[in-house]
Amino acid sequence: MTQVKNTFQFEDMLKKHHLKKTAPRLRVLSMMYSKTTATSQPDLENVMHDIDRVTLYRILNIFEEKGIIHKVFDLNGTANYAVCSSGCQENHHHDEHLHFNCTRCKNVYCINDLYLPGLTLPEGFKAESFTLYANGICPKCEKKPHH
Amino acid sequence: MTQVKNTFQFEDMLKKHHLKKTAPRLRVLSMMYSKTTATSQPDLENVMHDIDRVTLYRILNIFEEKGIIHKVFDLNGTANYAVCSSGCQENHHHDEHLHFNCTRCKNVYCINDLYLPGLTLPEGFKAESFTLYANGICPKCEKKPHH
DNA sequence: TGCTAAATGAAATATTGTTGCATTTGTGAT
DNA sequence: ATCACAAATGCAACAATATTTCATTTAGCA
Repeated sequence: MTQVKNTFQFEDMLKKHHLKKTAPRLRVLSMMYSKTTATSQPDLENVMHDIDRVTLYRILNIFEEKGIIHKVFDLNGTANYAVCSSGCQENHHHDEHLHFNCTRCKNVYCINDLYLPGLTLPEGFKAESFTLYANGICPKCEKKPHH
Repeated sequence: MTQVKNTFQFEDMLKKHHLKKTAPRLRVLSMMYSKTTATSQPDLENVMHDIDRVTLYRILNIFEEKGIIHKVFDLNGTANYAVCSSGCQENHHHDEHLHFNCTRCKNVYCINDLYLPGLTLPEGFKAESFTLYANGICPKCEKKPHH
C-alpha cells in the first residue's frame, strides 16, 4: 500500500521533474509517502510549523502539476493531496481510482487496486478522466468504539 | 433534463419541508430549476445582488439538509449545488449519479440517467454512498471553437 | 567560486465559510 | 383581521483558505 522510499529516491524524483532539491520539498515528500491517507494543507502546516504556509501551498501546486501528487476533496470540500501511483504523468493524472472519504475520521484513502468499470456517457460528453468517491466508515473507525 | 416548475410548485416544495415561503428562497429555487448545470454560491451572488451572502449560504444549507438540493464540488473544490432528482429524502441523498465537470467552461452537470455499476471495496471499508465525477468537455464547449 | 534562475518567506489582499445578534417577516392561532 | 412568536433575514465580524507581489535566499551549473 504505502510505497516506502528513502531520501535518495525523493531527490531523484525532484531531479526527474527539474525541481530543485530543497529541504521543504523533501520533507513534504517524505511525509506524504509515509501516510496511507491523503494529506491536507492544514495537516502539513501542523507538522511543519517552520515552513511558510505559502511555500507549502506552492509545493503542493507544483507537485500536482508535475504529476507527483494528485488532489482530492474531502467531504468538506477542502483539498487533500496524495501521492500518485506510477501511471501519472505531467498534467495528466491517472487517478481513475476510488477515493474513500471516511465520514467519521474525515480521512481520505486512495484505493488503487480497484477495477473501475467502463461507463457510457450521454451523447456529446467527452470524458477525459473519472474520479470516484465513496463515503462511509473506514476500517480503523469501524474498530474504534463510537466516542 | 430540466424540470420545469412554476412559482406555485416552489411554494408547495417549501411548505412540504416546513420552510417559510420567502422571496429569497423562491428566487433561489427558480434559478436553480432553470439551469441544467449546478450553481455555485458566487453564481447566485452575481445574479441576486440584493440578497445577502449569508442568506444565500443559509438557504443553500437548509435546502441541502431538506434534500431539495445536493452539493457537488467542481474542479477547484468550490461547492456547487444542484436540484435533487425525485429520489432524495431529508438528510439522505440519492446522489449516486454522475457529475460531469467540464474542464473548459467549469460547469458541473448532473447526469441522472446513468447506471452506476456495483463496486466491491477492500475488506473493512463500509461505503454508505458513492459520488462519481467525470472530467472532460461538455457538448456546448465541444461545439464552440477554442477561444 | 560566482552567476543566475528558482525557491522561499513575509506581507498583503481576495474569497469563502461561519457565527452572533438585532431586526424583520411569515404563519398559525385567536 | 390582527396578534404573537418562531423563523428568516441582513449586517457586522471573524476564521480559514487561496492567491499575488516582492525582496531575499539558495541550489545548481558554468
